[in-house]
Amino acid sequence: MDMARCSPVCLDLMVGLPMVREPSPARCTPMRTEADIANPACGRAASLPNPNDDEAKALEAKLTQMSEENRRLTEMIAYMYTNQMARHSLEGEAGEPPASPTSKKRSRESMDTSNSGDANSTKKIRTVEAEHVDVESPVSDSTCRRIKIRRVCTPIDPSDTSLVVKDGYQWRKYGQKVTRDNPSPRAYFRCAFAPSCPVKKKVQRSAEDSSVLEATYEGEHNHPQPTGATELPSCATPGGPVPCSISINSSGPTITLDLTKNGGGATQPDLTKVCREVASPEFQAALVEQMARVLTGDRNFTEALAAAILRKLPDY
DNA sequence: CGCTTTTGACCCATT
DNA sequence: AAATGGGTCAAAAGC
Repeated sequence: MDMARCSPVCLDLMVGLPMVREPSPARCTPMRTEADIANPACGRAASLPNPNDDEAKALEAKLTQMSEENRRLTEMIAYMYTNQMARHSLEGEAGEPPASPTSKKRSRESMDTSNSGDANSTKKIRTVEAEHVDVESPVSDSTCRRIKIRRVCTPIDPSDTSLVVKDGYQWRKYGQKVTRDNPSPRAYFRCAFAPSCPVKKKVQRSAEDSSVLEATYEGEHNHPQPTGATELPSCATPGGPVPCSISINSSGPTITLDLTKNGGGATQPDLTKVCREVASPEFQAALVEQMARVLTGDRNFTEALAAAILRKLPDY
């Protein structure tokens, strides 16, 4: 869980979790918990009898406060765990095999495929879907780098075996692999401008629907699209040809209108037309729908929402 | 002849 | 420590 590396919350979550701590008499030894390390005064108070009653009371109050906070966090974890189990059982009903011990990579992928359900539902209204996700990727223990990961689902002819997604850029294939959870092979592409451009993409047919190609883009191009590109924009809204994308990052949801693409034409974009389309009810409805889809698909958001609701509930 | 694709081997992270 | 699986490399083949 990358969040654990980037957020101080992980320290709090370790405080006195049941089942984690062994009820060992060795707890009296100088071995310290994370909470002790975060708050050295606690350790001192435990090892040295303090004649100052006020300080002892303050420490006791602090302990009570931390216990209370710990109880809330434990409840939150229990709630999240219950949600997770409910979600897994739902996936099981949908034909997924029961959850097996998987690697972190695989669990990340299964999170991705949870979004592909949305992709399938949106395919019914004949759209090409794009999702932007900024992933915090730990470079070292102390720093986090943001890598933009974007998933694009493209409806294709089921008889078409080529793993080619036309997105206007030039790609060089450098590998192909059959993965365990999908009978169709996964193709690996690098931007043709590599190594100066670090973007990579993986293309694979959807496991559920072979008429959908799932392309996962990692990183962002540091160069413009090659001129003369006549392919479709990577994301077209259901209501019209306005090329847009929605991304969510720390600064909030961002809607990007790519005015370098004008629906495949080679002339200058017609700004008036674009503005009219953006103001149209169809576009705005599609926008709201896409934002809702992105938000509900974002686990961090739903978990934060659940935690906020939980805090508002009276103790039970 | 040079560029792209294919594909088996290899590396590495995870369990 | 071994098994497993995803990602990448690089030689060979194709165009």
